[in-house]
Amino acid sequence: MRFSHQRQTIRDIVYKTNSHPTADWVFLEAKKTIPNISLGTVYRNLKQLEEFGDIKTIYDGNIARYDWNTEPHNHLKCKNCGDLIDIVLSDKSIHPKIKKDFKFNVDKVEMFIIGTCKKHAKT
Amino acid sequence: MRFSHQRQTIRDIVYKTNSHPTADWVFLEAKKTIPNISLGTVYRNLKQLEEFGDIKTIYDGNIARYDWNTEPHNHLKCKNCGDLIDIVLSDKSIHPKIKKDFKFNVDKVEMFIIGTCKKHAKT
DNA sequence: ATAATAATAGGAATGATTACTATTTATTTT
DNA sequence: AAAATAAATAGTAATCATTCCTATTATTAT
Repeated sequence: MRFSHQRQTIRDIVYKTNSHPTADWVFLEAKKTIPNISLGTVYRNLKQLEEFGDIKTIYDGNIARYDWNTEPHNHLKCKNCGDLIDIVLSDKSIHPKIKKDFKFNVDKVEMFIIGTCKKHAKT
Repeated sequence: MRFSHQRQTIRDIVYKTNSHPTADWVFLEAKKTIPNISLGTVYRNLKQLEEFGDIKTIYDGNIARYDWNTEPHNHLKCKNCGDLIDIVLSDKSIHPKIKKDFKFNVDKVEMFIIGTCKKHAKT
């Protein structure tokens, strides 16, 4: 994989935010630096960065979001504002049970905890 | 919501399988009974059935799947065959911790446990 | 500096889903 | 039972996210 300004810019954008941005948001940000960058380039590079292990893809409903944090972690999702909040739940105690009950080898757990964040709590 | 053969057929199809079908699969099945049913009708009714609380939507990557099982449960997903296996993990012990640490009220937990099912285990 | 080729811009194509509209059908009223 | 009503449908167009295609451009090795 050889250097390109576009890829560098895209990587920097993802690494500078905690907002788990969509491809389209990254595209709009990248345009500020590279006005004629194309959306295809953004998608291609996000995919390459993921394959390279540099970023992670999160499927939020039926839209892809990207995350610089490649460490195992999960997300709290507010049903009001849609914000994703990082949370680390490193409980692996269910893995042996799943292996025993289902003969299923666990690689990773993708979890969305849906609810209401503090900005939108009624009480 | 008044009766329609189409909705009844669509509901029956979802209720007769454990395969967490996609809208397209439901459409193909429904055609066997109602040859000129339209895909729009399938989508509209799946959405209505969900709003009515009769079925549940599961977002598997960026494709929607439908499930007759509306009880809280989660899924093991085999990275080889893509099959979804139902699993009930009713551990609510993290809820108070999330509330305390993040002031976040948990409604539900959507979890995909990714790995290898017994059909595809190497060992 | 040149050659080789990976990466790009721009646009077309795809796949899932939703929206639109004239017509059909289930229910209500007479 | 026939007419009135409004919800639901079929068929198709539109939308949205994403991927694919291709001529051109930019990076890197020689």
